[in-house]
Amino acid sequence: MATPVPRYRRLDRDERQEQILAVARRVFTELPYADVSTAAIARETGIQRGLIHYYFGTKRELFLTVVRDLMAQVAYDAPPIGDELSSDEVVDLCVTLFLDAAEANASTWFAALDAEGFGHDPELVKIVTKIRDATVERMLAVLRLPAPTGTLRAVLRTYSGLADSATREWLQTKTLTRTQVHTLLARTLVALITEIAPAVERS
Amino acid sequence: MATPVPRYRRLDRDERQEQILAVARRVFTELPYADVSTAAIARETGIQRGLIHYYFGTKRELFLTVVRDLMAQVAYDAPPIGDELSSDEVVDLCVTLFLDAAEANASTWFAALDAEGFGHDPELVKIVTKIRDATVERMLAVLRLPAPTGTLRAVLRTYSGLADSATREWLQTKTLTRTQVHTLLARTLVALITEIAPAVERS
DNA sequence: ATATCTATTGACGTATCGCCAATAAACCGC
DNA sequence: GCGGTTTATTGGCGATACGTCAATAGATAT
Repeated sequence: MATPVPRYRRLDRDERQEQILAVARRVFTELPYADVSTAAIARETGIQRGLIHYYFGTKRELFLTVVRDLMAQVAYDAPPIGDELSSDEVVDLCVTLFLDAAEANASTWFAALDAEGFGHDPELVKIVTKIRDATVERMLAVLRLPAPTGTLRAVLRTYSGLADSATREWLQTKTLTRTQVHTLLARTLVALITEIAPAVERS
Repeated sequence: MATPVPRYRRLDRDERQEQILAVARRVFTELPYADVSTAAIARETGIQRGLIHYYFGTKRELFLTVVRDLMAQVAYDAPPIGDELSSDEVVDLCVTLFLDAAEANASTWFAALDAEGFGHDPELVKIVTKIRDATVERMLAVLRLPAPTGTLRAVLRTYSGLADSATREWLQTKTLTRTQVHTLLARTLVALITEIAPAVERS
């Protein structure tokens, strides 16, 4: 008797999940959420559509998992906190690390920010906010400010908005060079911390 | 013979279109794009779904029409260019007008920015970019700068990003007051124009 | 009244998502 | 090796939403 040919390979959870996630990561960064069908992901993975729901529940949860993973990776590429540096050097380092991270993960970062219903989906907002806060905290740690207040944190979060749009000018519309964006972000950060944030605090 | 009761009122194009747009404006600002069905819009307007496609083609085109209209309205609420003001006063005025506009049209503005596939949809990007550029041009006009370069324009566009996220901190997460946001935006704008933009220019 | 125009309906085809019962691949005890 | 158990995987069903189009019927002019 010939050994019956298996109709499909049976993998264990982790392996299959990672396989699906690999495809999803790529596809979700290439196309907007609505233009990605679970059928397409299944096809490219070489499985049936139902399996995606078996592992991830809904399409949206799959997407959120992708975003979470990518964000975690961004956070993982954490800057080594340099010691014995002048204040300006620290700021420069900060900006350099940020721009490196942005360049490396641009497509995914923008994919998350551009995701459908961004401001409406609490879960998505939570994820991005978490990363933003983590970035802010790291900046605070590096900058060694005496007593960071809630207001300062808020101001630095708005700085993230500036950084995002500056990154877009650099990587998407290409109207600014990396050097220019660096200058912009570094100088603005200094101005924010030394002068503007205190002024906001007093308002 | 009794006069036959009309099964529907027949309106002319403009009237019906405006009627549909009125409903769409409201619904699209309340829910994310994907959660709005043309069926719901039709129901609330009191018409059949097909009519929406008859007038606007697709759901996305309807949405774009809504965004375009709202953006045009924002541009229409243009600040009267105040004359004979000190530089600081002009900046203050600028920020005040911006915050007024933001407060009035916050939900719609965010609806556009949070729209599905923002960075992927060229048409949507075009609309928002157009408004941003218009805002920048108006700032330039008000500020009466000698020779605005492309770089300066790019820097001011990134400032729009800062303004957006600052507005979110004020209106959405409520971690900053209007006064604080005002201080933040005014001071940053001054710093950008007088110091940072020239430095970026030299980079 | 009758004819013409076009706003409006209503139904059809297609795509996609979420769910779930049936299936079968792999593993375990014997 | 062999039957039993586990659970990864399939495949199909139902619901919902969008886009299209021929048929219908208000309104207006002749």
